Amino acid sequence: MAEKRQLTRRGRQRRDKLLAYATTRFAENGYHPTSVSDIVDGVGVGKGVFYWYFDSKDQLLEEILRDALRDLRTTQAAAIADATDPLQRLEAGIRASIRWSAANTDIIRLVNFGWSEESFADVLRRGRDIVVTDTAHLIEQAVDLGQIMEGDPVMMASAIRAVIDQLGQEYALGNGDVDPEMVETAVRMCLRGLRG
Amino acid sequence: MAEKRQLTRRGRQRRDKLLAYATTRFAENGYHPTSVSDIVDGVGVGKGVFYWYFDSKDQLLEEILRDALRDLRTTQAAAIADATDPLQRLEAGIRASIRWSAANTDIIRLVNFGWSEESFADVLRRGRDIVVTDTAHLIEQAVDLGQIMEGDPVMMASAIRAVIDQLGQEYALGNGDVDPEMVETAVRMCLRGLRG
DNA sequence: GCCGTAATTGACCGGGCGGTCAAGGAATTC
DNA sequence: GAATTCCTTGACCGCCCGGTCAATTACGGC
Repeated sequence: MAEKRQLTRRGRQRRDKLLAYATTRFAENGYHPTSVSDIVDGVGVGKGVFYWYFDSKDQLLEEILRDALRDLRTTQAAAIADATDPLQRLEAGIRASIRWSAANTDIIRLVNFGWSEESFADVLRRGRDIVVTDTAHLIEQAVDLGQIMEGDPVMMASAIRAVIDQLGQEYALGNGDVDPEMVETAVRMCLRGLRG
Repeated sequence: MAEKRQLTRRGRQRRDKLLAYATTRFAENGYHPTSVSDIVDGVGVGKGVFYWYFDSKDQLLEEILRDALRDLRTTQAAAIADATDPLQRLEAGIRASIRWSAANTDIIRLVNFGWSEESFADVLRRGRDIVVTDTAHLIEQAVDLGQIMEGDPVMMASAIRAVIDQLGQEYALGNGDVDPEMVETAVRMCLRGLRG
């Protein structure tokens, strides 16, 4: 198993390079149409290298998805750290998520694909629930302070996720670029939706 | 080429059966993991039958997607035929689209997959633009009557599409079933968004 | 009942896929 | 400089996939 390998710095770099290249290829070309040979050729290494770092092609995609979740949550955490007021933290988190989506359209396309096969969909369901729970906790704090109306925090968080998701689709699948005004509209929709 | 074939009634039934079975299999199991052999075995016919009715596996999926668009538009057209008031027609169309989404979660999953490969994404982009244009025309009529605020009709139509799409995702990808109240919220969001 | 065409069969094919592995080269450690 | 561990190579494997086709059968019109 490639899991418990003790990697050197050089090893970690190779691994990251494979991860990064695979992400863009999968996003541009599709997961199945992109072969493991395509990936190792693109990075300029032998095929064995791939299986030194990863157990299988499937495991690679699962790892890409899990890494992306970690990256998103890290970004969110950093963005809300400055503020102390729950409502401000909520807005900062929303804006950070939108920025992250704009910068990671590759991932968004991979996520869309992932929902089409059960093994990946499992990973995505879990990830989605985690992100929603994060948001729901912020909402609860705001409710405790009377800043927003009472209601199911998970449902509210789901709605916020839906708005951000749709903006992400616009970034990833839209024809041209996205009107910045749209971001403001989305943020407003999220925050207004919480008040009533 | 299977395109110009003169089909008997029996032929059309077979074709429809293949189309229907492939749709559910693709949705459940994924497009690539489902082989042509899986499909013909499932329907209980020889492999040659498949290539009598379709040029290729890819063409089959493209046809499924195009048929789905046609079906959606037919449903919408039927739903708005009753009303004459543009705003009422708009609402009827939205509700019909939502109902259609709830009844066609298989298609929604296939659409998600389709965006991940360029050849299918082309078909989807075109379909999306058509649906948005349909809606934009309705909006224009409502604007002319002063029923809703001025603004880019295409942008407004895109927003409506986004709301409906997100509800569709909920139907197709959600864990449990969808709170009917969510439908009302979605409809309200669409119509309110048009007023200001 | 005959004939033309629609429909069906399933063995077969070439190729590309994910994945393996024996062998060998680089670092690192002592 | 020997030993150990990390890393790399690329030919190779078996499988199964999408797609073909010559032969055969069912159907409809007359």
